[in-house]
Amino acid sequence: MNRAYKEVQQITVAVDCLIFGFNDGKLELLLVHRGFEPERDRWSLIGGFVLNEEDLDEAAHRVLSDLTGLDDVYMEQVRTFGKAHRDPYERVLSVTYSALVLKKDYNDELVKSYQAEWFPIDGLPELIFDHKDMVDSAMQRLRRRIKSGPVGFNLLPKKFTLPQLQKLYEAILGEEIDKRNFRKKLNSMDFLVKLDEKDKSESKKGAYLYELDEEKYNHIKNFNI
Amino acid sequence: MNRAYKEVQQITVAVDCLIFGFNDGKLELLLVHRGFEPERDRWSLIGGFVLNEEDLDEAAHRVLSDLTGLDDVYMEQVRTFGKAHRDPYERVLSVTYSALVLKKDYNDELVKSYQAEWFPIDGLPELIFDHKDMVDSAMQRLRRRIKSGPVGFNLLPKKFTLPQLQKLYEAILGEEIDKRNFRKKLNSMDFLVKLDEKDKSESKKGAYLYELDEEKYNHIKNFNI
DNA sequence: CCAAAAGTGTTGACGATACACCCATGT
DNA sequence: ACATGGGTGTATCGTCAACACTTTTGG
Repeated sequence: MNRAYKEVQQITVAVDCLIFGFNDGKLELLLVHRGFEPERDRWSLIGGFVLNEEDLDEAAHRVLSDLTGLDDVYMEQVRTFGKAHRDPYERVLSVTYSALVLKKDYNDELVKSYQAEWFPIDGLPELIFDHKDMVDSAMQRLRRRIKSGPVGFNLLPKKFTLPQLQKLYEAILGEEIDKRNFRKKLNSMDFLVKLDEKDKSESKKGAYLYELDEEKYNHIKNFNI
Repeated sequence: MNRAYKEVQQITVAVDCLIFGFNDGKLELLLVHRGFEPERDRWSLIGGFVLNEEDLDEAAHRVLSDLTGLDDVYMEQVRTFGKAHRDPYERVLSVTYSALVLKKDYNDELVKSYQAEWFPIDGLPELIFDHKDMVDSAMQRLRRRIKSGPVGFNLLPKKFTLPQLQKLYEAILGEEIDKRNFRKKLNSMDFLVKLDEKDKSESKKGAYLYELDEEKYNHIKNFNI
């Protein structure tokens, strides 16, 4: 390894954010509409370039905030796309980040004002470059993550109902889950606290609200749904 | 997103390769000794810079080949390290790749002639920059991968014995596995072909050699060890 | 009073683990 | 003949999946 740094080719580095939103039992993805060349009028992930003095993670948060107004989103790096000609205009390396949020926690108007828009995950428009591959790889990861680790909780509202939680899992996994088995498993892991409140927004009977026992939640050994 | 590409900061991009080697029941990692400044005389992962017209994956293979003489190694991307000051001399973004090889499949002399050296995974020297973090993250991934998917097979020699395979799993997982249960599970997945040959290099009795049934191997649904 | 969603237990099947002895061979 | 590693089966336990009815309440 010859560290003649200055003689080495430098590359433009971007971050692309995959913001999955959950709302009304459906999983959606946040995209931005390109009102400029190149690739005008097509849809793309939320992306931008990494600045000089910026950590990669910071760049992802800044880009997301700049393009959608969303702050304080918990994101994880997914993978890096680096084919030499993935962007036909100029070489750009892209590191992808993924997050899952509850749409209703965020201001829909704000998002709209940034020309960003939610699309159902199974009805995405055509995307630029290799962004579809990015979606696929992030979805794959999300499915794995949510099954085998406490994820999908960093993103829940403080209080939530079990039917809501179950629908979230169903939307991500793309399959139905048995109510009783689902509850049984959650109960056995013992990190949910049942509250005395009910949420009646989604049914007449109303569903009990739960919250996390943070302490227990952070020390789960065998999470598995 | 303003695509004024040329005005955007460009960044030096490196790949760092984590080559895990299995030999004699032990897991080792291949490192190179730095005979030059900066950080002379310290050890580092096998790394190099990504060239202009080179896919990221290609770069990883080239760097590995250039620094160790190893070719045709199956590598997978792990994650990208992008703190602004992870390399104190200049900003370098690093994408890590990981592989698992059988040491004896490769020419040890050749590797040595490149000033590369194998170290036991639990006796690594101090590494430069954030390379220790890279090792940790790659080990974590390796453990996950080997449990829940047919990995550790892309890297096996054509023919191998079950005791060898078991020791590989034990070395990676860091725990002992019951012989009978291990064999039972492999058998149930039905992708191993028992040969009529024995390998006597590791015992007097000799152990039967096996090979993969490629067809079945590529269509395993529930791999789980 | 009825529609719509919430809540609640049991059983059977399967997979995971624990466990001990004989076999083949080179020295 | 003995030391060394290779090979084999069974019993038990825990985990996962399948399955149906009662409760609450707004309209």
